Amino acid sequence: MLTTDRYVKIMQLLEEKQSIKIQDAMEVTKASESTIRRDLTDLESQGKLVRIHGGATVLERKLQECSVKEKSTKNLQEKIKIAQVAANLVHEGDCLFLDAGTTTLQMIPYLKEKEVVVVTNGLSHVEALMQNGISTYLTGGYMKEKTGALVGVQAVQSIHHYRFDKCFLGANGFHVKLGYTTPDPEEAMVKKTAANHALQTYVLADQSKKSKISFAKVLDLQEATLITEELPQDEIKRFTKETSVKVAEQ
Amino acid sequence: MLTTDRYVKIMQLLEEKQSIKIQDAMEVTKASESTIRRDLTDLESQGKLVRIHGGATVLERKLQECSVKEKSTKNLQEKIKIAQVAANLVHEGDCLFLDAGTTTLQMIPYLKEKEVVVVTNGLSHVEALMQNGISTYLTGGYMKEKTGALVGVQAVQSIHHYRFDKCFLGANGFHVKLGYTTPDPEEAMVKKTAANHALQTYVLADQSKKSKISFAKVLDLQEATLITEELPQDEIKRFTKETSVKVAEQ
DNA sequence: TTTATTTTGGTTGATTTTGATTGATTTTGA
DNA sequence: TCAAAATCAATCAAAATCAACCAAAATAAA
Repeated sequence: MLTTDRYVKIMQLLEEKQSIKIQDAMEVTKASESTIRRDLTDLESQGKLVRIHGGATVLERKLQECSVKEKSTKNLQEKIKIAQVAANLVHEGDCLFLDAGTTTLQMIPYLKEKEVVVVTNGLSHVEALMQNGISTYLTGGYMKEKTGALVGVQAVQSIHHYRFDKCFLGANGFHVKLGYTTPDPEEAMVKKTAANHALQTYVLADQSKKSKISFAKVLDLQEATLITEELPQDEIKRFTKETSVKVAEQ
Repeated sequence: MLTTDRYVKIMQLLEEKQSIKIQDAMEVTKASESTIRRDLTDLESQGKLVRIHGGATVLERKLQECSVKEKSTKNLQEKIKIAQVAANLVHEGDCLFLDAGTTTLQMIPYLKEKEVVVVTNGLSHVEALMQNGISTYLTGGYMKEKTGALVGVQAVQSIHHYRFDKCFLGANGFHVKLGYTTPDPEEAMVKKTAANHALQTYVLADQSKKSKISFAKVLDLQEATLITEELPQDEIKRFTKETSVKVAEQ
């Protein structure tokens, strides 16, 4: 069977069932597991579907389903630890910027008692903030469905109207030489703008993100503090040549 | 079963029953207790539900929304009719402003096929728009918890960056002499600004709002079209002296 | 035809997910 | 209050799935 015919069959099946297992695709196409695996990877890189463990799903499958799935489960405990450390830096009455992303999201329960004002570009953050009775402003902008983040010129523009005591950013990766990285240039712009309007900037990243780069936009943050889990002592030293590091205790 | 399929089933069950026990989710998904436990933890970290001892419940905000929903069921049918009429005015490729509020919210399902771009200041609108795969921009601003609307100078400011083909507003009341009214001055500012940036403005209001004023801020909309249900012919005549009226057929 | 190149399917060990079990914690009911 | 029952987080081994590799088959180029 022609490769493209397989693609068509897979996409038809996916459209019908919303999510498919590798086995389903094997039956329909009579191809081997390896081939289906490759096909799904290809189709994902074309932006036609999203790979998940065991198969694939359509891109926009209601809000119920979560595109942030894998990211959030694996390192949740680390994220929470880091978020606690970050939240402890917040003072009564501070005006904060909270970047969209799962790590900063974990900070919110710990901000409940602090009477802060929060500006965010994360959709799920708004809901969590309101649940905790926190005074909330939203940046404007284009709604990125996949991450639930507001981005674009409108988001950047709207941040210009604020000044923050502290700015908390999530990073997709951090690297001794390159600094912080994030895959989406639009989100990078928002992060950078927020950092520029804050007295102090913190970057939250768990160990899994160390030295991970892939197709990343480098975030040029001069005076940000990295908050992460325990790092080998020598690595901390190397990293702190350029920026300061806060370590979340185990 | 695929992880995401389990997530969907759990969320469906939860939406239906508002709160579920681990056992319920086990039956529906045929998965083990451990797996369900992990799923609930994941879904909570994504802000999709709240874990409680023994199971999970829907978010507090959703509960509130539901009670709001029940409140509004009284006029829901009217709202839907009006929303359909309004949605029919929308053309392929239009750029729309959708005001926060339950009536404009009902328009969204009918916009699905039209390839429009929507700007809104309503939080619940965003979710509905994304569910329907509609390209969405959010105004910035302060998040009013009670109504889920973005308001304030930031909201007004951000609207200045857009131009709309059509602007759809909800009104709290309309009156032959006074025109449209709305109780919150901040929301009124947003409405008025949006109208000023639109080629055509429509006000959606069901009969229950006729001549209702209370402590209302008058909305000075010169060239807006009122969309409402059937009105006595003479009232329409009087009303149309100053503005045009579209009547939703029974 | 023969020779490259691509595609395929099977195999490998690594990783992730799962379900069962543990002892700790919380809730229940007396 | 206490103790039994239920639920919990943490851990572990088995099962499922994964990416990476390689050789055979299919295709394209010479």
